[in-house]
Amino acid sequence: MKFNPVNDKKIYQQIIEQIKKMIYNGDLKKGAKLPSERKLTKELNVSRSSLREAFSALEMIGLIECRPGEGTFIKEKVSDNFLEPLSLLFMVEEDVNEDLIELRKMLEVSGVKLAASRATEEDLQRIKNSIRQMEVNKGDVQKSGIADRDFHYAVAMATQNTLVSKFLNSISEAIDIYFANAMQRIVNNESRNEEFIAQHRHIYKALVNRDQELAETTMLEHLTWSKNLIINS
Amino acid sequence: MKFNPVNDKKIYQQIIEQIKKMIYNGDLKKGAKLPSERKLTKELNVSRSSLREAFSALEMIGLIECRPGEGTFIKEKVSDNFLEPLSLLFMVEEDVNEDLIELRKMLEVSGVKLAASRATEEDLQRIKNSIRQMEVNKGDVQKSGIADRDFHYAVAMATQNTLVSKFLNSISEAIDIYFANAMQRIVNNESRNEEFIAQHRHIYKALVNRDQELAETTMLEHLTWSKNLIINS
DNA sequence: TTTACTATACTGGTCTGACCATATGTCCTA
DNA sequence: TAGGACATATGGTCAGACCAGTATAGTAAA
Repeated sequence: MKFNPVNDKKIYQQIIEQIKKMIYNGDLKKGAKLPSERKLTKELNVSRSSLREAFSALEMIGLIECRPGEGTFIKEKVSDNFLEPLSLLFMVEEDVNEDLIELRKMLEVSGVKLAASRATEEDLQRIKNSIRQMEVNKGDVQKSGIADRDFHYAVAMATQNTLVSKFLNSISEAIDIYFANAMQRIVNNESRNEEFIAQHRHIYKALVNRDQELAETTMLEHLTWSKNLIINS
Repeated sequence: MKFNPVNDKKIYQQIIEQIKKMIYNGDLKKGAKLPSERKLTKELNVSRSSLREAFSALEMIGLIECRPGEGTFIKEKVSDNFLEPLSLLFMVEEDVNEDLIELRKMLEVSGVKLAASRATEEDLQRIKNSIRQMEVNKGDVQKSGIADRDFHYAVAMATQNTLVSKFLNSISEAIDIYFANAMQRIVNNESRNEEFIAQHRHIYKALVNRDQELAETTMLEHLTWSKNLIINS
């Protein structure tokens, strides 16, 4: 006897499957306009509610864009924060912390090598500015945090790989959320704060000199140092 | 005169914001049961449709789980394919291809170093088996593809970092989808197929010997070789 | 008292039909 | 021809209904 698998998926998931296939087949390309909701409900033989559940899910992950009065479109450009939903997951996942830090280290250490070979003058300027902000705002948790984020953001951009920088940024964001207290411990201790800034300077110098090896080791040192501060808190 | 920013966000997005905050504040932990939809609609003063749009989006990214007759829960374990929605994005994004390959290279090269130091006997066995499958199925595109995927999957697992392996797998999946033809070009040429298998053997040998440096270089060679095959197609 | 069953309330899944605000296109007028 | 008024189409939101399951409390049987 042979049973056919029962299709127990929710309707909105089935709709997503179909849209997926259409994208895969090339029927839906970037910027394409989808049929109106009312038309689609007839074609798919589903209610508008179910269709809208599918659309809201697809909009959340940044695949489509629903514009009132106009229609629904496949997004022209994937938004910068397309990984933002993931940070939600990191927030509930408690045991993932060390894994998260390790993942960041892997990406950022190899990322900084790319940055060393590809960074533009503009990138370097932005990195330099972020370090300046750290120096000016010694002791200020808030502003030091922002400066640090700027630094790593700029380095990520300097890889000239938008995908890498997006991944990296959303990972960093998740880490920042989780370990907001780490920055406190850095900034509240003067010598620690000095060391913190010095490490960023070293990385910057390596980038300016296009020294991939040095960039790698200095970044590795920095992240290892940071990790210890985070973990032992 | 001062204007307050108009809250133009869609209701389902506002609901997600609220749930986000509750998670951030620790009010919602893993496995927690959310209030029933009917209760929440009253508390949030929204319609059930809007609430369900929010829920379907959250379910899509794997944050919650809606079980008919029971209720809605924060997922206990983040599912293995929590990055699957991302592959959708990769599919529409055409210029991302090279970036994607580079990202994979970064992650997998540093990943294989971890694997070299952490792989269990079981991991090594699985890797060995996948290579055996490549040898047995020379010329078979389908099965060779599966074996290759198994190999890289097993290496990713061997990092003992679930987050890294999940990221890696979803990236590999996206690449496989995009470059299905690459495997064809490898398998259809006998000497290329031999080379392909030999590279995997080298990586395996490095892993068995716990040689991180060698694992890194062999993996780098393998991925660079593969990339050239993909790009020049 | 314990077990087994049943009725009931409750849950998420789905559908229908309505109304709104906005965007677009049309046609008529000045 | 330019401008304005109107009709139409779109997504956003809501209310209410029904269904198929699950959970639970209450009852009957052991």
